[in-house]
Amino acid sequence: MVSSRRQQTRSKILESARRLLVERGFYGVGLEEVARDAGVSRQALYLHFKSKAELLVATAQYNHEMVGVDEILRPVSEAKTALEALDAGIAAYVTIQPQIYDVASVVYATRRSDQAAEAAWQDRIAFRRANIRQGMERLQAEGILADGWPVDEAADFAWALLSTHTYEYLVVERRWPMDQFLSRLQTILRRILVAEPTEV
Amino acid sequence: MVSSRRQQTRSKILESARRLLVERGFYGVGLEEVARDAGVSRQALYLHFKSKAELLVATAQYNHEMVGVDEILRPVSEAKTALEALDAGIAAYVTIQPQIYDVASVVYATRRSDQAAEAAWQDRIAFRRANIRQGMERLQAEGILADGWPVDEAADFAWALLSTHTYEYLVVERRWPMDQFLSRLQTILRRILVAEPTEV
DNA sequence: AAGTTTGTTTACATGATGTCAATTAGGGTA
DNA sequence: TACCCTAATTGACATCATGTAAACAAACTT
Repeated sequence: MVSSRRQQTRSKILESARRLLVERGFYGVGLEEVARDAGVSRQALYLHFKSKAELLVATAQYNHEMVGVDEILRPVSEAKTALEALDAGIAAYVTIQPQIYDVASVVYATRRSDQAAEAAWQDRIAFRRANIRQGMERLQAEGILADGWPVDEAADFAWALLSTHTYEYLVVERRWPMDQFLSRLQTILRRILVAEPTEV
Repeated sequence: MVSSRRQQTRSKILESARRLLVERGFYGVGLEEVARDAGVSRQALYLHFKSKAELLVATAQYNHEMVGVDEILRPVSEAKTALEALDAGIAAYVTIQPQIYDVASVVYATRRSDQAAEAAWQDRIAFRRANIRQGMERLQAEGILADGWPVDEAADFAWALLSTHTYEYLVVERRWPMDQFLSRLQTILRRILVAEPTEV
């Protein structure tokens, strides 16, 4: 197997980085400590990552892969109706968020002072918004997008609501149980963005 | 006037700190530069603030005072009905947010790696939530809080929606005009948290 | 067994925060 | 004016983290 040793070291570093960065934030932990935790020398980090910021970005990427975001999103594209897709999308969001929140929030906090982190963050939110916009387009295609909501505005709002920070505020800070968080989001988004069924 | 010279220096420092911290973030600017910008020596900063983090927190406090948050909130407490108070509260949020966003987001980004920043942030969100909770209590007192929303949950949701990050996502990132931002928030919160007028 | 990749060790340059001591400048008061 | 106290400056220093470099050792490949 080509360069398996290298890959192993890389993974060890990423695991340690994830743990420590999450615990104490980007500026709360030094590379010395990450290296010690991973059982390698500090200089070995530079054989794998150009800088501390690159390590953070790689950590986020690694975490993303471990979580299997694409898998979790599959039910959304397989949904039969726009409404099912909306609910599935919200469910996927609620599933993913707890697993990526820690690392994502470190990337977010670092983005103002670091270009690589900013780029990674923009990638992530663009990806999320594209998915959500698809959902809104589908609502419109089936004629059940609420009146007065252009697709783009609807996507913006849903995207702002289904954000890392909504999760932070309600679940992390206010301790909402996950099932409550899920059902509230589903009813709220339906009520705002889905047209009332026409009276017969 | 007692210690007017000291106060002047302090203000100069805070002005420079605000500008530079906002431009480049907490870790993007050094005290050397803040001092140079303020026209004082780096050591003078330590005569006024215990550490760089304390300087940041003081800057946020200073900004808060300059904006006059209490003034802006007055119409809320003077509103005649719960519904008026809700709209006034949202309007106040929309007025305040652009003026504090820059500094607030730096405090937010710094909180993970700094205790003082974390405390300042917690103060701010607790203050905001207390205000919003009052609004929800008032809705309930007038019997128009939507069914299925306990006061605390309603406050949580409104508080998460009326956050620094909603402003960031929709206005800063997605470029919503302020009037659109305001009216959307008002209709959304009414639709979710205010009971439908009973049919006669 | 030889050669290449990967990682270690040691050292160093740089830049930032934070502390100290000695000295100077400003403003108010006798 | 002379004096005093506070505020600010100057220069030096300790510490710590990032990032670079070169020489050497270990581990895989072929």
